[in-house]
Amino acid sequence: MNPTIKDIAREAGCSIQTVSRALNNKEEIDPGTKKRILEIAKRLNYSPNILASSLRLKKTKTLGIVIPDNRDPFYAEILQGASKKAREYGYQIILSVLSHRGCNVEEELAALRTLISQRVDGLLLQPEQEESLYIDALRGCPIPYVLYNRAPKGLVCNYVTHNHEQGAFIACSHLFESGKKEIYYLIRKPQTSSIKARIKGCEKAIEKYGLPKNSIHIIDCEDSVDDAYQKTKSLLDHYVPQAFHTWDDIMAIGVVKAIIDKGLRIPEDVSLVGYNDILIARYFNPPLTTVRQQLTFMGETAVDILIQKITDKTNKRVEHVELTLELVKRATT
Amino acid sequence: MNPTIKDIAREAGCSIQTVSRALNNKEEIDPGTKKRILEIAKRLNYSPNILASSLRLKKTKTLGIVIPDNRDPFYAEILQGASKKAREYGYQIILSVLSHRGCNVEEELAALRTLISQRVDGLLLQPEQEESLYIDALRGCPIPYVLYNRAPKGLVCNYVTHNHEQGAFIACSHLFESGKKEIYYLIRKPQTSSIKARIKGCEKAIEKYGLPKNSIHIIDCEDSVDDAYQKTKSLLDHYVPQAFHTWDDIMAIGVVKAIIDKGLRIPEDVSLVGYNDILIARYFNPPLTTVRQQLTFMGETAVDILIQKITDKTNKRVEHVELTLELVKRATT
DNA sequence: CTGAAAGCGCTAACAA
DNA sequence: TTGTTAGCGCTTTCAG
Repeated sequence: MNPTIKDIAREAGCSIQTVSRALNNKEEIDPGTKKRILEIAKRLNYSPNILASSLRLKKTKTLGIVIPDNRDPFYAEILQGASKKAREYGYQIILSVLSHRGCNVEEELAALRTLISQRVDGLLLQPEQEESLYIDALRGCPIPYVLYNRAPKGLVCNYVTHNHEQGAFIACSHLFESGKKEIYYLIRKPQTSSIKARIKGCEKAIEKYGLPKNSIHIIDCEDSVDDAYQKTKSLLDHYVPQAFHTWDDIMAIGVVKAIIDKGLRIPEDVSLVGYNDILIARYFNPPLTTVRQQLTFMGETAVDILIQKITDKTNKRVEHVELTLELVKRATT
Repeated sequence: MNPTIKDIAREAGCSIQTVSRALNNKEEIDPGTKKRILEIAKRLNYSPNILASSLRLKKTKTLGIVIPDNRDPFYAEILQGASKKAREYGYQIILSVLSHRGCNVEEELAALRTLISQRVDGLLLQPEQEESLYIDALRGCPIPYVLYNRAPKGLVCNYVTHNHEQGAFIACSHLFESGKKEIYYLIRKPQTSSIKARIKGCEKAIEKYGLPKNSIHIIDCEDSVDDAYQKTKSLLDHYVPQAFHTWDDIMAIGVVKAIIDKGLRIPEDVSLVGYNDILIARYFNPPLTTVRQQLTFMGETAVDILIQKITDKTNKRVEHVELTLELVKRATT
């Protein structure tokens, strides 16, 4: 069994309190006894039981984060940023990976409840379900939390996002500016606020360039390279559009493959704008023109805000950070 | 403040023990009181304090996992598999992301110590440092652990790996069989056991095909797409080899870009075999010929073994699982 | 500078 | 079926 401060105390012939003081670098202790105690602790291979101290201290130095899928570079990069930052602050990460994108509310609520039961000091979340059941749970959430990527309407809370409307707007504008008259946009049917915002951005671009309403065709597509590939392939079988835009770079990669398989050239025959600028986007062949989101930085920023909320409970101000977007022009347009 | 079972007990006019029984679905309780208690718990928005029960039960239903980099799809996929499996078993994941590949021993030891202090029930590790200091720590590790991807020599423990020697062997053999006489192999200088094993596999292939010792040229390269790109670029400036092989697919992507930038064709001018078969390998352009490792499955298997060790403490047998590899021939050879 | 006592929230063992 | 007691390992008063 793991030794406890009690064991050390017995060994050192002092009280557990003295041991606690030595272990925690408190001032009020004789340097000699402190040294002796630390030596004993080392010899016994003592490992402090954080559970016990957390219970007592009512804080765990732990952050909970929920993501839907770590195989998607989008979330993997966010998690990377969050973990690094957490470590800098001396916090541990408890990770909850959902079964899939847009999973059912029950699963998401369960993940939230478990994290709260673990008494994490703060939460990093992106609501998969923006319906009231989950949002209500958030309203009653007893610990600080920061939302990343999306901000559901009607929930006053801290969040760090990119402007999805603007992102889709600059993507479409870029295509329209280079003379394209139509865009096929691979995206899931509007459910989340972020998807709706993107669609709105498209509409604004249409308006700005004075094009007909149906210049952008939505193709309902899952967030996966496979589905993007299949959907594009089917489309190309009977029609070759001037340009594609996709929800993310992963889907863009599927689109590229379908285009190339068809023997078409990019961007000569078809143009394409992706989204996110994931790490491989610039190394892809052809290098992807895409809208850059600051993914790792989003994770870092979310943790910054969260730690601030945790350490300064008095500050009730709500933090909204909107990170900047930019179009990165490469070889697919 | 969060309500406790004491609060519920007061409200329900019973003892905390009865509350505990109701909350934990114990048999010995009157259905009526149980129902009443659960209603009160719900009304008070009660959330059980897992810290307290963990302290008492001496188990946390928590697994610690250490990875060097979540932006690398290799680790991201392993983590995905591990998280999913952990959730199936009802375990939470505490994640520790190191500052970088092959980080210093102190940092790695610190991550280990913290996880042990958190009293995780088990650990999933891949030793970055295979030197004695860290290995010694593992020897004295008071909780079950499973190593993934690498198995340091001289440490008797559970692990799940692929056969690196065989992997490099089949990659090189494939290239030699298709008539290549030389391979430029981008890989870090031999440090870890896995790197050494790969090199050995190369040598065996050389032997098998009766080629000169220097048929494989090692190019010292970091595990990054950037460095692979730079190193290949420099090489191509004065020499175009017949074939490349890389430590992983990420590096292969860098190599492809350098080759294409140079105006060379794959595989007509240069062949290439990657390693891992990460998700985008098949969608890359050209689709990568690569050695498939079962990454997600490796994470899942590691958790399977770990849970088994945790639940059946009597079983002292050491588990070694070696997952199967296969060459996936696509368009770069 | 050091020690004794109380208690964080929970569950197991025993008693009623 | 329910309640009482003890204790998991630690830190925070409060005394000495």
